[in-house]
Amino acid sequence: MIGEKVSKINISDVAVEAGVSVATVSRVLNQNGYVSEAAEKSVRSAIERLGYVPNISARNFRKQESRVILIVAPNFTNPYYSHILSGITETSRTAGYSAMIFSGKTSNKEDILAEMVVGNKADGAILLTCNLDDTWIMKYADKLPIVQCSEAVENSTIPYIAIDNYAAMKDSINYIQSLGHKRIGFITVKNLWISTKLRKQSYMDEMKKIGVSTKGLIREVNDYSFENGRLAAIDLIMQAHPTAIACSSDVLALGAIAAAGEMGLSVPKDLSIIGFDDVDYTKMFHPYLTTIAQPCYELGKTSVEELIKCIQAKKNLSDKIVLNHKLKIRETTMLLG
Amino acid sequence: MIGEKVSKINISDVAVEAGVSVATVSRVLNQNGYVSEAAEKSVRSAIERLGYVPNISARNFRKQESRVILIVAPNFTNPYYSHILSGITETSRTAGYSAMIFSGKTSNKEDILAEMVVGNKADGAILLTCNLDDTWIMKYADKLPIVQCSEAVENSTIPYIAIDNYAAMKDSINYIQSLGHKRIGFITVKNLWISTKLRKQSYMDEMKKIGVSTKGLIREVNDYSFENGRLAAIDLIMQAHPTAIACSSDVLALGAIAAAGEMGLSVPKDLSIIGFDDVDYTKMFHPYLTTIAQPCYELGKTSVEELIKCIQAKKNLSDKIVLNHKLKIRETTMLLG
DNA sequence: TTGTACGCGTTATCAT
DNA sequence: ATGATAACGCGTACAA
Repeated sequence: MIGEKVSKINISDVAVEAGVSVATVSRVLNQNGYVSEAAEKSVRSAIERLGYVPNISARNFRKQESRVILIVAPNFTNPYYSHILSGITETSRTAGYSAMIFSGKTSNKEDILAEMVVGNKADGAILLTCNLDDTWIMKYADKLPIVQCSEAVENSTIPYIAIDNYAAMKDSINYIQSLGHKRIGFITVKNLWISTKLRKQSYMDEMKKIGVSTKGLIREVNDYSFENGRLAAIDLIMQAHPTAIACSSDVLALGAIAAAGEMGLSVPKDLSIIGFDDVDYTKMFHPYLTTIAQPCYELGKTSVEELIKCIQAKKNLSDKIVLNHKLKIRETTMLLG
Repeated sequence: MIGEKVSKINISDVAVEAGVSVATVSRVLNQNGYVSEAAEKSVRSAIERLGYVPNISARNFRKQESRVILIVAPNFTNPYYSHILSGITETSRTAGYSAMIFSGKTSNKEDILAEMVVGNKADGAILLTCNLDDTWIMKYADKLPIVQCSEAVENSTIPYIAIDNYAAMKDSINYIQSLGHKRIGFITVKNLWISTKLRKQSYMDEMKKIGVSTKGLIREVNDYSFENGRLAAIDLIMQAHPTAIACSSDVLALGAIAAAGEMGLSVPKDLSIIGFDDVDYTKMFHPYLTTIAQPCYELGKTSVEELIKCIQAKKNLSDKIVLNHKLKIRETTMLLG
């Protein structure tokens, strides 16, 4: 039987063994308050001899904290999220926190937050997705430290860690334009994320600058899937004959590459394609994808650091932290002509 | 300030409001013991009015449990693990457990388990990797419910959820052989996992059955990376001129496909390739990969179910659960000739 | 069927 | 510098 009465030793056992009071043991444990060198030595030795380990459950209960960070994302199978998750888990562990993850439909997000707040189950939360109009999140901003990673609610005062999506897409489009392309198609997703909105706006602004109408050059699909990228590209190529296609995600770009192949177009000779994110599979087959790299691991790491700051300050700092993106020129783009 | 004295209501507030004792409220909450219909109604109404939510921290402390499941894996960026993780998190949430994840080097695994056991931080653990000789795990088997998912320690009594790796690779090799191939190369990884061992053994046994020596046909690389698959395939093709290559992972197979392309070989016309796992990117570009599919989500789901059984039984059940694999015939394999 | 009272292990507030 | 002791919120013997 697991969990049989193992007569676990507690702080008072240690106190007796060390010949001091529980208060002194606690002070040694928490390194606060005054305690003589002799007493400390005696306590440490008693702890060692007895193999005492503090009961975290009791401590958390007493201190009204959990040392747990909640992570909410739609899923973790998407490599973009899973890399952020790596940054989060490793950083939080180093800082003495455990990472608790929740994935699932947006509809559940509010329930989960509520559960955390009232149940004292997490000391803070990192939100990996939210729609521009998820203003309900603000309701929790003064109840629980929250950090938004990658996405944010419009006009929110909640801290936000992300790249500059507008500037990143500008770099993408400018690069393509520098290659001589003018008829540049754009494949993006129909959702309410701020990143999506900024990327599209950036594309449109840069096209306007070179005086090319985007009419008929934009395709908005329902989700970030390979198949949707493929179908959108087929349609786009047939209708608009672009010489280049910029995508707001790598997976969409991979779909576009497949589409081009099926239609007898060679990438990049007949069609240049550029992605966004730089997830693992951009270099898993030729042509390697030209794309904009996001610092996923750092995004996760920074989010945790910011969240812990908020937890310690007992308030949301409403910092906006922007990390650097990077254009990765590889094999799917080339000079026009 | 977050966490300001919000004067959270507790069980005794409810008791007062309902005009009963805390014991009665507790009995209603936990649905045990006798309680009159009138009292129950009164309590529920009071709970509703006050918006009372039990303090999980206090409850866990009192009951010496955590309602947390620990998940240990080398990483979660690998899609194979991330899909298992999905199954785990969704299932555990449904069952009222939170999933806490730890990734990192094998060297830390023992520390983490120890921490969980003594600190009462998790009610059970799911181990996603372990080496054949990680017998130290057995030390914890009678201290904490543990389930091994995908991999297992040799001769262990700890429950184990996985596919039949031997039979799965047998299906892979037999299928390739049925296509007329005899010089079948094999790319695998140098590690101490039971899955690796079984897959290799299966390959060798099936080759022996058709009387073909495997000498020079096997390559063992250091890790499951695309680049290692690519390099191994280049070497294998140059040295041994196989007509088909079986890989013990999809990523290795993708590397092999890239290698073939670089060497002017067309897949599957000049070389058939088969993978293992069926992760997301097997269908992200042509030729789509023929492979053996593992039921990742189910693997995670079943692991949680088994673990909860163990937790409730307060002992490790030492069940061995085998889930079904499936051969997925796609575009990287064809009749020899 | 219900209520009283104690204990879970810790931290923190007071005296001393 | 140290010790006694009161919380923290809940579950549950035990008594009624």
